[in-house]
Amino acid sequence: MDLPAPANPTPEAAIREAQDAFVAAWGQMAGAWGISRTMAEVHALLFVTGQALNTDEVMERLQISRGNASMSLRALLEWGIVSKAHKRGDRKEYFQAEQDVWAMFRAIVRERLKREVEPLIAQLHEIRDLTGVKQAGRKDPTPLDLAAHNERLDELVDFFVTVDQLGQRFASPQGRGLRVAAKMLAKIS
Amino acid sequence: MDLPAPANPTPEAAIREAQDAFVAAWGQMAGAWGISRTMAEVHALLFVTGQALNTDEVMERLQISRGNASMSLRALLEWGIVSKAHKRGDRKEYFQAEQDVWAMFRAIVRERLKREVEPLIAQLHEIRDLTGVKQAGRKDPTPLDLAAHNERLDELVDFFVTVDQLGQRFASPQGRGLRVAAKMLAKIS
DNA sequence: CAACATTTTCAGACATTTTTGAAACAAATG
DNA sequence: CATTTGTTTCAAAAATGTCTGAAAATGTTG
Repeated sequence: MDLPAPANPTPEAAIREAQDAFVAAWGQMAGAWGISRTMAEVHALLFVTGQALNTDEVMERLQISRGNASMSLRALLEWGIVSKAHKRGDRKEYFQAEQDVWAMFRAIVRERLKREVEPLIAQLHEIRDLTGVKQAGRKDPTPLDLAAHNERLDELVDFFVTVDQLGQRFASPQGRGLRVAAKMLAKIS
Repeated sequence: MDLPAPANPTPEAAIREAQDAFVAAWGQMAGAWGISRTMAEVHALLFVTGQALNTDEVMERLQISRGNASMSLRALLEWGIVSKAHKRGDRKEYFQAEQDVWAMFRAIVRERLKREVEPLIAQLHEIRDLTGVKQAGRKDPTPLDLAAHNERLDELVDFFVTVDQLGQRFASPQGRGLRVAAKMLAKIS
């Protein structure tokens, strides 16, 4: 009979094992960040294989339904971290993940700002306006409670506006230099 | 009969309305970031009122059960963005939210790094080791697939290590200056 | 345009997470 | 130390989120 599981596995087997482990780890992390596990796993698979895969290959490898695979892939396209590819002589659509890690996270930051931070800023502005707009000179003195409430909200808005501006800078196509900047900031002093 | 809802509401009513709106908005955002809605709402309430509230006041105002309030408050304590307070002559425990927005987000960053990013880095290192450790000189040439796989993982690890370092710098107590730095970075050029 | 191949959609099944409520526990009081 | 007051725990219920599978829509080929 064949000897199973050699102590020194073939490189192919080792890669496969590492890929599976990565898919699992990436999927686990998803929950903590408000992303569905499968979507993260599909992304992990495309990223870690570095290849363009079609829907059936994804279904097969991750053991998920066609519907799930289709939805996840389309969502990843919308996030801009996976793109379509075509192989000549094959009618299927193929999908490949952005391979540049920094570009990938720039895309994620861009989307999250657009989907979550900016709508939040808009809401905060509305809420802020419920208790009077900012004014320089006023005649009747603002009650203390109201002043404190407004100050809290103003600070919060200010914070998110700053985050949004910083994020946009980082996420912009010119943001490339920020990779270097980030590494320097992370290291110095 | 009394006339309801005057066109120009009292400041108190306006504040209350704004507080409720803020609690709702903050709670909504929670889902997208992997935090439970109630926990975010409790935090929102403590933050936006600026007061120290006890469990019963939180239950009453948010219409949630005692168990839920207790668990949410304890979780917020663990995140370090809410602290206990005591009022003399009252046996109840009171809770108050960190009021400095930047300090609050530093605490959040610190916790997320510790809970999610650092364990992920550790896992990635393990996965990376499945396909051989980094070595300067080797005799047998690495297969192309293997080399590509290893490079992908190395880049990913590198990214998260950088994020971790940057985050720690931002989150540290000395990180105060970063508020200014962030605002400058967000504005310039 | 008929026949086939592929992708998308979506209602229900399923799974996970969150919340409740009551009992157990702990701490302070008289 | 019995009682009152306050907090935590946890099993079960409710709510929410995810996945499946098959039908509908879309796209392709001869």
